Amino acid sequence: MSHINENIQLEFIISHAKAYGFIFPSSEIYNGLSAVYDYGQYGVLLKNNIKNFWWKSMVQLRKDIIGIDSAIMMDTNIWKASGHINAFNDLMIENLNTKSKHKIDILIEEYIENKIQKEINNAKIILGNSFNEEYFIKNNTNIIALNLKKKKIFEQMFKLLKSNNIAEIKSLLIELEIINNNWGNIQKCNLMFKTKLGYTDDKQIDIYLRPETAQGIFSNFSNVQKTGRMKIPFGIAQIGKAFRNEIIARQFIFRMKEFEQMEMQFFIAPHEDKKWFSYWKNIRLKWYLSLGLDKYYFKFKNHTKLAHYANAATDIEYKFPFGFKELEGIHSRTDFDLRNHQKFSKKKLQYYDPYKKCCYIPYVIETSAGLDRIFLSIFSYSLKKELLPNGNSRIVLKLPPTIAPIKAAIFPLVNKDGLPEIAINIFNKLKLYYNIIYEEKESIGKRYRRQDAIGTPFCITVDYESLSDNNVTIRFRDSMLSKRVSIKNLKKFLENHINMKILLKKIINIYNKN
RNA sequence: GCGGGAAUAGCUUAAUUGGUAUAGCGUCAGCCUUCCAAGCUGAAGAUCGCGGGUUCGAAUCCCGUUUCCCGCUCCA
Repeated sequence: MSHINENIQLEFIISHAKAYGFIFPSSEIYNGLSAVYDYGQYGVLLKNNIKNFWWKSMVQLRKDIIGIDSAIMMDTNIWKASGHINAFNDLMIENLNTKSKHKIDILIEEYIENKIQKEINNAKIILGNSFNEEYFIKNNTNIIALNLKKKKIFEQMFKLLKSNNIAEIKSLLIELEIINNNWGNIQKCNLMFKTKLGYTDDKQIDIYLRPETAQGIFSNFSNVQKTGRMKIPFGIAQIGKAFRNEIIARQFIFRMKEFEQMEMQFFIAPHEDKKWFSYWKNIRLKWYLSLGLDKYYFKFKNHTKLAHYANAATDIEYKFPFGFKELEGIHSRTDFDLRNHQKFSKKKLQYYDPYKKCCYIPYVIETSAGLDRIFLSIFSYSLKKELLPNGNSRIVLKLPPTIAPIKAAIFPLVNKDGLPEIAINIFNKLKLYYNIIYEEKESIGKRYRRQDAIGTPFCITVDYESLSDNNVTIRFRDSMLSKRVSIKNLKKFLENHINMKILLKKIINIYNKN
């Protein structure tokens, strides 16, 4: 057996996902909604299995992590505290030469950063080995002045924004030589989806659909810590939908406007962030590999430009058909979120540490995975075109058996002579434990191939010998070989091959070794 | 957002450069079938992405638009 093409194209993945009921474009009968997709009958099963595996790994197996499910709608102040709403976040401007669009606040940050970096580079050359960067940044008068200047610029901009003087902001940027006349007008855009709360017009207030699930965890920190009697270090996990008005959505379900995150915020003592950051980096990569995926398809990518909340960040990337792209982010968020929520809500979000005998705002290490992206990675990894010894080819979805949507299919070899009755009997017994299907239509070969295409790891066939010896044939999806097993041992056979506890045991091993 | 390409049945696709649409696979019903998309009979399924224009006549030409793919770009 050989692979016809190692690099399966995205278009083929999309058409297979549609043809076999995994993923459909949203609102397709109305021409489709851009960057929104629906999960079909097999897609939802696969997705739920991935979710389930994550939840059991992160919550069920760990006494130091508990799970919650917070609401999608939250008080707007949460997004002020988190930094998602700030006055300049939504302002964009286009460089007419390069046709690229830029966020105003980032342009200013970069402008100041570049100047600071120049000072640092100069000092390095002059001072040589005796140069201490941390000390220099804190005490150099030029750098202090630059930081002051930045503060002033933002203050000025804020004033202009308040008086709705957006055109003046552009003049200010030109004056500072951040941009020149070859830039377009400043435009407002919304990266968060807005909706209205209140059912009469006069009582309506704007709220946002959450752009990340994390804030539901931070805002519940105190409740969960106290009622769960959790001691630091501990984590809060959550799976849920998030919404972003992506400027450009591309690559199938990789970047969607409505997507699902699986994330865990791990609360730790201040300055233990380095240790826990590398711990979770390590654990999370091994979680992917435990599914049996080749490590050649994964890599870490360290962020050089950090988000406003992080002091260290790494992505776990997967080699998609369109290149290495982020699956999961591991971020060291410091106490940024809790500190800001304490400030905005005026509620204490501190933790009394009984061992250290002091109060502090915990630091946070975040692991934030994109469920749809993991789905796509596993789906594209598993989809193969194979050339068979007889010259034919087959399309087979070699999913890890434990997360396959259908675990086994039961067939009578022929549709007569009492064979269907035995097969239905087996089906009725096994369906209590696993998601399986019964099928009697078409030839046996066609039924095997249909199961190959949706990733069913085992097909169980009742034949004439079964009538006398009570054995059936189990046909393996990946090797296409078969094996005789007695009917009464089927449940045990499946348990040994497709029960999720096989994976969970691996995860326990990983936890014990780290 | 820019540039390039595409859109015909569930999937893959044909239509001699203007004459209301082809097939394979799949699906459904029946027959037949002793292990890898077998065979026979029959059936359903396409206002050719959508809107407009040119024309006696448009899947085909023109304009607009939507969606998708590729490359840039962007991405707390």
